[in-house]
Amino acid sequence: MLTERQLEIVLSVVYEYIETGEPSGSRTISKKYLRGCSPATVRNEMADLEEMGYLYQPHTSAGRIPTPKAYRLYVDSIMQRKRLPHPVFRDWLSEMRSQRQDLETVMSYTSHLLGRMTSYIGVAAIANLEEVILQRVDFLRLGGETVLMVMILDGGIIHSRTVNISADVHQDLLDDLARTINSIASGKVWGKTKDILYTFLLKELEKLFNACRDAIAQMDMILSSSNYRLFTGGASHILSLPDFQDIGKLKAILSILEEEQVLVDLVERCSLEDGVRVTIGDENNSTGMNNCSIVTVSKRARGQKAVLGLIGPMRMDYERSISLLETLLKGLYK
Amino acid sequence: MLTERQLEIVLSVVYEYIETGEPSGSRTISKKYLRGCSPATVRNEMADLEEMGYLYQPHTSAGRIPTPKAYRLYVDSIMQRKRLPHPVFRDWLSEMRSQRQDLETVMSYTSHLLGRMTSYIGVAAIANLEEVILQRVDFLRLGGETVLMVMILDGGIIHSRTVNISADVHQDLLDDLARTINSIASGKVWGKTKDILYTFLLKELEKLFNACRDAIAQMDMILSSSNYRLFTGGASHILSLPDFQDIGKLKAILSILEEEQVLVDLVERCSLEDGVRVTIGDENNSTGMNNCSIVTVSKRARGQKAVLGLIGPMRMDYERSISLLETLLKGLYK
DNA sequence: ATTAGCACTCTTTGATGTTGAGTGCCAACT
DNA sequence: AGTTGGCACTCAACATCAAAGAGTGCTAAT
Repeated sequence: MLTERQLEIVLSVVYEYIETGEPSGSRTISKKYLRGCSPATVRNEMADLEEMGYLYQPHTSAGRIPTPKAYRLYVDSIMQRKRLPHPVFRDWLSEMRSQRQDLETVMSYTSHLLGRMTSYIGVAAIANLEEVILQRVDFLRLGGETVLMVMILDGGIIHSRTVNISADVHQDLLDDLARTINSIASGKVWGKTKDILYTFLLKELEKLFNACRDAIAQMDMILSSSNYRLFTGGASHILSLPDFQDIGKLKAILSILEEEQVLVDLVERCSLEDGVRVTIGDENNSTGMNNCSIVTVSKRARGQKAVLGLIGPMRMDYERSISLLETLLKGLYK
Repeated sequence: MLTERQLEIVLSVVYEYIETGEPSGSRTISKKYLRGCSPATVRNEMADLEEMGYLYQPHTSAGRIPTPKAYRLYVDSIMQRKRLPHPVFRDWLSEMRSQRQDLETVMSYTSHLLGRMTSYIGVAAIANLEEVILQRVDFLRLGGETVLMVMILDGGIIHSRTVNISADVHQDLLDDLARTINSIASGKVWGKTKDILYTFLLKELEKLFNACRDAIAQMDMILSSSNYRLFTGGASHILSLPDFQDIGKLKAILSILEEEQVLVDLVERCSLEDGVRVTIGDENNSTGMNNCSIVTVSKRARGQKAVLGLIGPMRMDYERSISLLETLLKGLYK
């Protein structure tokens, strides 16, 4: 559909725009990327490319900037190339990992690191998959009919929630319950164990079971849904980017960052399968993110899904971002 | 030091500036607040007040705006007045509290609510005091010499941390350790129990103790230091304020929000004793917050210190902010 | 001590002209 | 047919300038 030369021009415009942030004219493209063609030739091609929806002219006497369609072309071409791992952080990360910090610390740090290194917004998320393994559960009577339930999953994810149960149960009974559940389900895949657990509890602990039905249902709810732990970092850095000088856009993005659920949905949609995924502009149909791109890498392992991502302007440096994300994710699992 | 009339003028300028955000001239003040005086009189007084450091003129032909010194005067005068509780949210809060959500959810929600209601940045923090009560501790072998330690404090605060111990200990031994610690220290004030615990463990569990010395030292560190849980919410709303249209200021504030430790220090300094505290402009000597004020209310109870706060522009609506904070804090403890 | 009057200052706003980058198109060239 | 040089045209960006308006400081009168 596109001639070789047209492709080259589109990619050059994208590359130039990512570098400089300025629209580029036919003269520049001709001089820097296509020595064989005169500016006039490039001009003609550019007019065609604009018609085809790859380039866009902010105003009559300006150069061309890429449309999302052009970015898509560019990103796809990058993805075919072989990528080198990002050199800097291998040592650093393996050290961090060897210190065996707890998961939350690592995730939080990683998101900040991502933000700081790129000036985009770093995202680090982790979710348990269907095969989640329960390590341990504890119930703690807070008073009245309220119980604090703390679940520790394989890999160190901690979920806590208060639940209301239908009777004022003594702490000793709760300890009994926890001990039973732990002995049956600890270290096992929840999905395969829970039915056994249910029937066992029904038989053995009838008196307890009624009161604690809610508690167990809540456990199941948390363990069975893909429950995300999500961290973002580096939001303050995007203010340095020329792309986000407009307060309006800024506000849209920051308010999304504050609504954790929206962000989780966004990240989830972007990481349906393992590997790199780039979502450009309004490909993520989320209001307020029209001018943003999202790059994610994700990986399933050990019953968890880990996602690292970057949210940046459409003209973000995709190549560097992808390589950085891949390196960090690999580092996390070394 | 200030005459009655001078005081009135200063307060009027502050009030007017909080309302409108515009410098106010002698004419306005005379017409709206001091019908008895002509603009010329007000002008003369204003010149004096500027010399005394209460007012400031952005440029020759502009009205006056308040200096931090004037805000201080204003806030002090407010604090003497009796304050009405903020009417709206009493029902709402008691309902939330009656649902017995876990602490983190409540704090996070509160900070967002504060932000949303005021368009400033809401802060909610909680710390354990010296008399912190340990409810329960669990140790979980993650592999190698790494152990995840989960502490649940009175009131539902959860602290987790991975610790390295000096030997590869079996999970059964860790369970033993936890059971022993729980039976001795659970439900008791940590400061009073820990010595008993130490000597007991030294005697009874010699073989374990060496390996777990680090773990217990870590417990002590977390429980003995005033360890803050801190939430902020509503940062995106401040972009609507005319005061923060300047990207530079914005960046300073957002980067402080991202550095949790800086923020904790800031909040801690502001809440040394119970009750309302207002810190205006550079009274908090923190770079980047020169143009901001911080209002906090804090309260000690049940071995915890709870702090609610608002970070806003110097011309924030102190009266409304204080009343809102007081109402919410009271609501949390109802 | 207070006030009216007035000249003065300084920002804000809008109009106007100039510059320069970049285009679109046409005619000439290969 | 594809490519190229030339040229008129467009439009944002910038600077300059004038007018308007808000508010002051000072002085002289009350």
